[in-house]
Amino acid sequence: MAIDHLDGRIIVLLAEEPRIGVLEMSRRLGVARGTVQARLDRLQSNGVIRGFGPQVDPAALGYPVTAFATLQIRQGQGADVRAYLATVPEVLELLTTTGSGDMLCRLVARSNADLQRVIDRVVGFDGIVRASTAIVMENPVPLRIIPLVEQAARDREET
Amino acid sequence: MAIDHLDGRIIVLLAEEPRIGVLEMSRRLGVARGTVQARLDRLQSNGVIRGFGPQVDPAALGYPVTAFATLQIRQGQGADVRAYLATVPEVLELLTTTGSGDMLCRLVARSNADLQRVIDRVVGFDGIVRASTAIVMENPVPLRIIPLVEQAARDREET
DNA sequence: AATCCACTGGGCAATCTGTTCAGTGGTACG
DNA sequence: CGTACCACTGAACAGATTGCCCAGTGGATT
Repeated sequence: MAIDHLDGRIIVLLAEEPRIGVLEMSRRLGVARGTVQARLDRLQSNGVIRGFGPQVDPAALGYPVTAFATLQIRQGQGADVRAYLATVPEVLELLTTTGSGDMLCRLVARSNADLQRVIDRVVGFDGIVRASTAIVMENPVPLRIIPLVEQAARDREET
Repeated sequence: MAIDHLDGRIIVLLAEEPRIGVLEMSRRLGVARGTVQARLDRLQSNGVIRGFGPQVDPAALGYPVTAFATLQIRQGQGADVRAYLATVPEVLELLTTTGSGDMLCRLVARSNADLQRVIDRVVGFDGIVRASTAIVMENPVPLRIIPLVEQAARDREET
């Protein structure tokens, strides 16, 4: 569950140069190939590394507008709302949060005008009582994990 | 910028089996290896595929608690707040949204108790006027992109 | 009709992968 | 103190994949 410094370096290396192979990694890290391979296998079966899926940019796909919608769900309708929103391609993420039947929903759209269509489609569903939307303007810190990985590796070292 | 059906299938295939190689992909898709290679190069230089970084699970790293903090920033302090929050490892993402000096901040913590420490560290910064936090309980739709890719590919076909 | 472009199918050398093996050092435990 | 376990090293092997090049084909553009 906890990762050590070598694990951390493997993840960072992988993040910087995803195309890198196990052999090249072992060379850069100064350890045997088998070691890197074993660490990688362990990290993956641990669930620390979920996978290496392609990171697709919605903007490049023609969806440059991102928004967050806070939804208030009618009592007992949670499951229905979830199932429905899962079918909407523009819903990139859905989370339930503290608060009375609240959900947070990450959306994308082709334009500000198109966002209206998406929102209508989302909040038009029966079971959603109220919704408030905030459009994302800038993304000063894009979704990242490396600093946390380094922190986790550091914690392990200091034990 | 727009992707066609083959591009879509490449991305989906890559998402399902990230370890797959270009050769195996060409076999599955029934096209020449060179074609897949060319498409992949194009998708990457287009920016549609940003990369293949490892997807790390914060929970497996020992940070099972996720929260969103809505921050209200004092006029003119935006840049300072961004720079500061970028230095906090537990801040996984930071976005500026519509609303007077509002930011949305994705956080993780080791526990609910630890979340207090993280929040203090985040909102303790001068320049943040007010903050409200929502703890994530469930994640019915984890961050995804495939449905949107399929939608984009479909749009292209129907032209 | 000429040109451009994407795709095909083939071939090549160089490289990497998956796997196995024996040997070494550190550590936990009886 | 001895044994067992574990992680790491360094090496080897066949098989597969990669990056790269080429000529030929078919469709679309000009």
